[in-house]
Amino acid sequence: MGVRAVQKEKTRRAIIQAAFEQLSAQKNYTQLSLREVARQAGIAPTSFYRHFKDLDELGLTLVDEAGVLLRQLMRQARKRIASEGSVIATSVLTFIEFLETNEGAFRILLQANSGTSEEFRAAISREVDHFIAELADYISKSQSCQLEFALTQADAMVKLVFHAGAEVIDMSFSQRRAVAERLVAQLRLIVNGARVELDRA
Amino acid sequence: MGVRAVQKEKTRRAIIQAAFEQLSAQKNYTQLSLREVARQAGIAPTSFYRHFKDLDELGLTLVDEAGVLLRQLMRQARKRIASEGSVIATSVLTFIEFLETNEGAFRILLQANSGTSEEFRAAISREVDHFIAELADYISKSQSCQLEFALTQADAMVKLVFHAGAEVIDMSFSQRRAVAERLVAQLRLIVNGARVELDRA
DNA sequence: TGTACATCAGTGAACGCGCGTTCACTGATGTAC
DNA sequence: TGTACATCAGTGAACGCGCGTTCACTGATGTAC
Repeated sequence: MGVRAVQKEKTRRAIIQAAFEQLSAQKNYTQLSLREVARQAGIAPTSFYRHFKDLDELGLTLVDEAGVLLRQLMRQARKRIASEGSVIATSVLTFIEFLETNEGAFRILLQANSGTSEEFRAAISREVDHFIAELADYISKSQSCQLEFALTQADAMVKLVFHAGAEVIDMSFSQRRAVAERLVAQLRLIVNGARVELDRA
Repeated sequence: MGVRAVQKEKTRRAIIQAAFEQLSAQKNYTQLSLREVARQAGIAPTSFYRHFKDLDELGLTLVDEAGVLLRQLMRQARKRIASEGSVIATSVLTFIEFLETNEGAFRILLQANSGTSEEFRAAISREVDHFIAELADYISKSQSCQLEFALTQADAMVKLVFHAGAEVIDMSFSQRRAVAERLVAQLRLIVNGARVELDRA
């Protein structure tokens, strides 16, 4: 890659990072401004167009990036579960660590479900559904149950985890423990509930 | 109430209704514009200030109204459960009906958790937490379990219900059945999971 | 290697637009006597 | 009841602001010979 291409990629990353950094409890994806993102990325507003057609294209890129991170999260959790054992506690812990290092990525998956285009919402659903499907696959194998039943569980678990994540992300470190413990208890309810139904059959 | 007061109240309702109507999958609370709301309410932009200090004050009013509707929902569900029996199926059905007649109210509780002020998010939490607390109270009585354990269940159930509501609200009538059925299955998991833990003790 | 030309990331000026907000005003409604 | 004055919901003009977007331009980098 020539000097020019390297520099261009660097600027592109600066834009993406600036956008992620702008996201917070006070500002959601739909409130992002091209000019503010450019300012934070250290470029002129007009330079933005050398990298993205418009803000929506940047948004879709952010969703893609968040999806990649989510898949990394899944891989990491699997690895840790294999070595540490306790599935639920390990997963929750891994997820909370993910939140801390990928705040912006998580926020875009959480926040941008409304006030956006059909295409945008579809992109988010795709990433989240993919995540759910992976978890369902794992569950159906470990419980040797039907995929449909595993999907019901996975969907509930992911939604509870994400929701807890949304609460945790704006809390101080000390407040997080309570939410994490409640989440663990809730996931156990689902696992136990599933076991009951499987035992019956 | 004199003619003037009646007319003022009428205009105030028109503003609130206009705001609720503006909310959709494409537009969230943070994207509301004073001028657009005024336009839809059929008043001049400047008249808005005769009723609300600013958009945030309108927003807090919307949250309050949504809370009132939520409490009505709870009362209605209790009544129907008493007469029809099946707790989960009846609750889900009642909730879906609520969505249809109070779309805007539900949207503001769902959408406005990010990109808003601390005060605003606190107001939403208050309404949702109140709803969860009522459900927990009901659960702790019917299971005669500890309130803490009931809260864990209620929190999980409300979050799954709200999340399903968020999916359902933008779906066609025919697509809704699948989500409703999955939600019922998920709520059963939780109820069964709770029973297991209570039986153990 | 040096030279001439092409490419293209980044830019500053300029645009029109919808926004929130202020202000002084209108005229119907309310109130006091 | 009628009269004189006060109140106040609703208004239109005007403002400054940040926005997204266009355009022609610059100058470093890349390419062909």
